[in-house]
Amino acid sequence: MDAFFASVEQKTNPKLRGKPIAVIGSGGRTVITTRSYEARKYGVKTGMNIYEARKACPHIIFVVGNNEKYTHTCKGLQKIYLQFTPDAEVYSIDEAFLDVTTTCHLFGGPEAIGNSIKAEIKNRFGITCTVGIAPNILLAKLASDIAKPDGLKWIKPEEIKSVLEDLPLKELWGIGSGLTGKLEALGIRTCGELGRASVSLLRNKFGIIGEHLNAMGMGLCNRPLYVHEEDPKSIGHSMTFPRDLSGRREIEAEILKLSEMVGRRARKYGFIGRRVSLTVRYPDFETFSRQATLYDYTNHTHEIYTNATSILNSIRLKDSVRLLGVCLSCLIKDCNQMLLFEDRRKEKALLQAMDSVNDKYGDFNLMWASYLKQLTPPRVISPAWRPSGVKNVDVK
DNA sequence: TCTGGGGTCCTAGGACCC
DNA sequence: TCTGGGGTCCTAGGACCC
Repeated sequence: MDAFFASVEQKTNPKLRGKPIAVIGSGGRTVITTRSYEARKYGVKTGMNIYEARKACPHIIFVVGNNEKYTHTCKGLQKIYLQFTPDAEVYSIDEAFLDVTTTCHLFGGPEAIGNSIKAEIKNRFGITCTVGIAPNILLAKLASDIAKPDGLKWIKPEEIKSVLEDLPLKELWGIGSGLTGKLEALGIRTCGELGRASVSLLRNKFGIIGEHLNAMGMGLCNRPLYVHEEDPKSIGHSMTFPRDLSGRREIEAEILKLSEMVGRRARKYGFIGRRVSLTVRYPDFETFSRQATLYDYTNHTHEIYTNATSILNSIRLKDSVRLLGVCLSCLIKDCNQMLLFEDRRKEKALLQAMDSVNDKYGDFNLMWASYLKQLTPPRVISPAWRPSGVKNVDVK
């Protein structure tokens, strides 16, 4: 999709059309998640805070995001993709990869499919998208980046070389600012140069990634599509608070809240994990995380909380804290091993009862008493949201 | 005036084991 | 007189993505 959240807002509110707008989260410490093409002209970028954005574009209109609108649209888009191929990977809330190798002859070829999808999305949702067609997803993604907005570009095999020859490295999916800087230090500035670079030099500098980089420079990519949802490797939540936290009790209450969000999601989708991490960010933006590996797998709020706070106790905290994060990793499917222990069976029954009450009456309706006086944090949608499974992070 | 939140993958060093 | 080689697991940090 082109400027997805912003386009949806402009579609539903005609007063916003043709104007520079930016979709933000609620709360003062939010950032720009999407900006309209009108705002991009002024140099407004994703990740800017509202002061920077207003400096770049004084008449910009800020719109607090409406998560339900975007997730609803995303689910509708998925249905459109599936009309053209069963092999569709919904990569993020506004992006998908479609393998039409075996179905494109049914619809008049890949370009015809691209145009049909564009027309149907415009018709049903009133927003535009850009389609990139190529032999692999690295190049398809590049094609769509080149053709944005509201475009369609097909990179055919014989065109790959000329498209890549003078292309700056950072335009490639997978090469960010860090790698760009290191490659430039080696005298490599374009994809063409990367494709001709010495593999042994790259392997020496970058390890396994080195060979991969060389292949990318030649436009090669063999990543398959993940049509079925993969099991997650970690489940985590973090929060920047409306104001910095300073009291120990306040901090622990927020860790309990995050532990409950993590545990609840793990329980909902049947995962248990044996590593708990705590992330801390101070007001000066110094950020670090510490982890602890457990003896047993768990998804119990209280065990996650206990481990996170014992990590907290091992840190000499500075005066105040801007952000806290709790993450459960080393995940496996829960096959009810935990029922072997009588006390854990009771705990599990308690959590199940709490979860079903909260399913019915809303999150945090039934909660530990120590958690009662917490701040209400702003919620910003993550663009990494997916329409199904455990990655369908609660966005209510 | 101040900088979100959800992830994955890779590396390097150290502890420990046989 | 001078200390191998194979492995796993754990932790912290940094790259990348949307």
